Amino acid sequence: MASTRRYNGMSADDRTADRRARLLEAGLEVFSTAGAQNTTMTAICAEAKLTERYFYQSFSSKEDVLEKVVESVSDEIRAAALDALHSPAPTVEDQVHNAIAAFVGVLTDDRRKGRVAMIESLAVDSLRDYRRQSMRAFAHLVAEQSRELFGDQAWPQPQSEINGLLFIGGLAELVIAWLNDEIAVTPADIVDAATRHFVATAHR
Amino acid sequence: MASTRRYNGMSADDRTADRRARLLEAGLEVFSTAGAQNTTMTAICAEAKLTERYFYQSFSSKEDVLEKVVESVSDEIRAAALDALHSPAPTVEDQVHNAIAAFVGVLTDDRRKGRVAMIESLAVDSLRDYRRQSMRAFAHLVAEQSRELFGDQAWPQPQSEINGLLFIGGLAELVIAWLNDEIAVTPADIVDAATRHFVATAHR
DNA sequence: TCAATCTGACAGAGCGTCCTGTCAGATGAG
DNA sequence: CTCATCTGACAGGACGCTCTGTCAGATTGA
Repeated sequence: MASTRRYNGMSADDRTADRRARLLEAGLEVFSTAGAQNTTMTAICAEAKLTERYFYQSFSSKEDVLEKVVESVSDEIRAAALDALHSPAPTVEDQVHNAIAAFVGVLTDDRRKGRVAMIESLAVDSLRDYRRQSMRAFAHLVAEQSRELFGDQAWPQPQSEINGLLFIGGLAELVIAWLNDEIAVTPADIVDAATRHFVATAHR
Repeated sequence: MASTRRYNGMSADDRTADRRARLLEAGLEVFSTAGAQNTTMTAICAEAKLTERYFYQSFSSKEDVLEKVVESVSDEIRAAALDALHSPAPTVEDQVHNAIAAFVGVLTDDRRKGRVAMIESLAVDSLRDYRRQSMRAFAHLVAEQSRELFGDQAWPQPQSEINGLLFIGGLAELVIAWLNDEIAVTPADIVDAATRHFVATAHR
C-alpha cells in the first residue's frame, strides 16, 4: 500500500521525483564529461550520490536514462528553434537567423547539452536513431522554410530534402568542432555563416 | 629462434601476414555489421576463424585493429579524392565534381567502408580524433580549392574554414543518411547537390 | 618414418559491470 | 517515546569480455 509519510518535507512521490531529477542531472554530467564509453550505471549513481537501488526505481537501464537525457535536450532545442521561427522579425531572413541562433544557443550556452546531443549520442546504439530522427526533422523544417521563403525559385523535392540535410549536417559539424575547441570562431560566427549558406543554397 | 619452416606453402612471415589480413578484413566486417558496441575481440576472431592467440600476434587490442581498419579506409578516400583533384578535367568545376564523386564513391561502393569511416568510428573514443582530424583535413582542402577557384571573390579566413566544415559536415550527413537507407536518392544525386553547394557558397 | 614445430580448440583465472538482497541506523506519525 | 517505514551502505552472485596456458592433432623437414 502506498504510504503518504513525509520525509524532509517531501511526499513519497516528491522524493522519487527528486531522485529521478538528480539521476537525470547526473546522467547529463557524466555522459558529457566522462564520455559514453565510461558512462556506467555505477558512475551515474555515484555522481547523483544515490545507490543502485534508487536507480531502478526510476529507470530500467543505463540506456534508458541516457535516452531521457538526450530527449530532454532535443526537446529544448526544437522548442527554442520553433519559438524563434514563429516569432515576428523584420524580415523572413531575420527569422531564419533567429531560429538558427536559438538552435546553436542551446548547444553552446551549456556545452554539456551540446556534447550530449551532438557527440556522445552517436556512440550509443539506442540513441543514434533518435538523433538521426531529430536531424531529419530539422532538415525537413529547413526544406519547408526555404520553399516558403523562395516560392517558385526554391528547389523541389528531392533536392530540397538533400539541401536540408546538407545544411543541418554542416551546422552540426561546425558546432561539434566548436565544442571540441578545434576552431577559433564564436557561436555568432557559426550562426552568420549558416544563415548565409541557407540563403545561398535554398534557391536556384 | 626464428624458424623458416613452410606451412601450406607459406613462410612464417607469410602466415603471420595472412592472419593479420584476415583479422583486418574480419574487423571491417564485424565493425560495420554488428556495430561498434558489439565488436569484441572474440567476435573479430570468430569472424576471421582464428583464435585469440593469433590476435595478439598482430594487434595489441580491439581498439588497435579498429584503428587500422579506419585508417586504411580513410587513406583510400584521401588518395581517391586527391587523385581526382590532380587529374585533368574540362573545367575546374568538373575537377571538383570528380573529387567529390571519388570521395563519395569509396564510401558507397562498399557500404561497409562507408559505415566504418562515417558512422561506427564515432562510437569509439580512440577513433574519434582520427575521424575529426580527417574531416578537418578535407575541410581545409575544400577551403584551399575554393580560394584557387574564385581568387579574390573567395571568402578569406576564417570564413573559408567555416565554409569548408559546413560543406564536409553536410556531405558526411548526406552519405550517412544514404547508408542508413533513410533518403531516396542516388550517390550521383548526392555528388551533384554537393557540387552545387560548393559552387554556391565558396565565393561572395 | 620420426621428430620438431605449428595450429586450433578449449579451460579457466582475472576483471568490471549489472543487479538483488540484507541490515543497521535515520526519520517521522501517532 | 515507540514503532513502522524509509534510507544508504555494502556484500555477493551472475554475466560477459579479456588474456594466458595447456594439449592433442596436423604439417613438414630430415
